[in-house]
Amino acid sequence: MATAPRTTSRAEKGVARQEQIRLAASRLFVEKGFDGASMQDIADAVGLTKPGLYHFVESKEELLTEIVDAGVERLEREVIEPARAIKDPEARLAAMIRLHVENISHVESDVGNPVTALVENLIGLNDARRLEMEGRLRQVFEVIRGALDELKAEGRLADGLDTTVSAFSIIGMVMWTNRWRRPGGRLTSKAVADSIVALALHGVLKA
Amino acid sequence: MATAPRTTSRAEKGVARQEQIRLAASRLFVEKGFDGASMQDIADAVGLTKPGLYHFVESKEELLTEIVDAGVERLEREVIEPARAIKDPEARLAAMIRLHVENISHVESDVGNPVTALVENLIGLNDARRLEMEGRLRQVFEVIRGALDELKAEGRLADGLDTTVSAFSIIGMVMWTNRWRRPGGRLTSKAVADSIVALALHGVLKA
DNA sequence: GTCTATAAACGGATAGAC
DNA sequence: GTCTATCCGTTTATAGAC
Repeated sequence: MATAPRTTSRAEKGVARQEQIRLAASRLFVEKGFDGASMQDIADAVGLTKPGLYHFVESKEELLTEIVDAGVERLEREVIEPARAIKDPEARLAAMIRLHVENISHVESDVGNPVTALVENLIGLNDARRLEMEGRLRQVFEVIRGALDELKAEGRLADGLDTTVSAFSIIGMVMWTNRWRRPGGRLTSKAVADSIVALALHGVLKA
Repeated sequence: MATAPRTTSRAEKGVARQEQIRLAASRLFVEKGFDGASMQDIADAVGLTKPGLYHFVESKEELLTEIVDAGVERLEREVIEPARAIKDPEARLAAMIRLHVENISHVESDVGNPVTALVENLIGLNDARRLEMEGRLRQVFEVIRGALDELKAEGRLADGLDTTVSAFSIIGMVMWTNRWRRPGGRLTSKAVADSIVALALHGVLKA
């Protein structure tokens, strides 16, 4: 219905500004905590006054909700759904790890991927929203443990492993990359993904 | 120099109260974030008024510092030093994982081990103190990567692994237990430690 | 869209009585 | 050792001008 804009429309400028605000806010929320970062901090970071900022965001909590929701949506679209589509459990597990590491690494900043950090730590959301996000995030665990259970049923799982513990451990390896990997270092996201896939698959598969 | 008290001394009662305050505060800091938890919240949790609480703690930041410092000290004493004393790199790595998981599990609450959660996320500390804690925490990484490097030099490391990535991955598996394991569930801390040791050692050692 | 000014509530912290 | 009362800075958020 909408006609294609010839140049940067008001709506597009608004959307770009929204993105700029969300990025700055997510970094500050990670650096200082949700309550430690003020709307004034965010306004300063994007060159607005506080009332100017309120022209673009409804409230602080709504701003956080939008950031987290977009992060979980991306995770579902770019990681969970593509991995789920793979039939072989070993290949599905490998893809899940690789896509997840690469999704985390796709924003390169001095605080890792700030959206991932917020998704991992849902302080600031109200109870209903936090529960909803936790439910959606649980899909990651279910895909991984599902793959491990299939491998076990086929007799391909190494001895002495609990599939629940192993699934959480794999998630831990992947999520922890956001704590230590920084852009410009020796290790590219691909190198990290390669090494984690090697460790995890060698660890869970029968020799 | 002090004479042994015959019964609960004022000083001992004060110490017990200090412990009660630190436990309540650490839980609240984890649940709501450092800035999200107010001194009023903490006072309510221990049955004091706000000025009553200030009789026992110097400031909010000092309270957090004491909690984190005690947590890192315990980690050094119960995990890092005992593991370091083991000569064989494979046994050292196994001990490091087992002791670390058990150290995390030694407080069983609805937020995992709150001290570990704070140590993992140093928001609220000033820059100097955060840097000091990060330096002390780095010992965990160094012990683990050191063991992996020794294994590699002896030709016992599996192919395709980077020792830095593997060391961080092992830390991630261990730290993540604090996010998912809860008391009263199917898995004891020993069962979790067993499964992680099995996965990690099978993963990093040449078949 | 962006500002100045300000409301209304809450935060950490302290004074001083008992 | 614990209280009532209070200080003062900061916070989220809004009113209303341009």
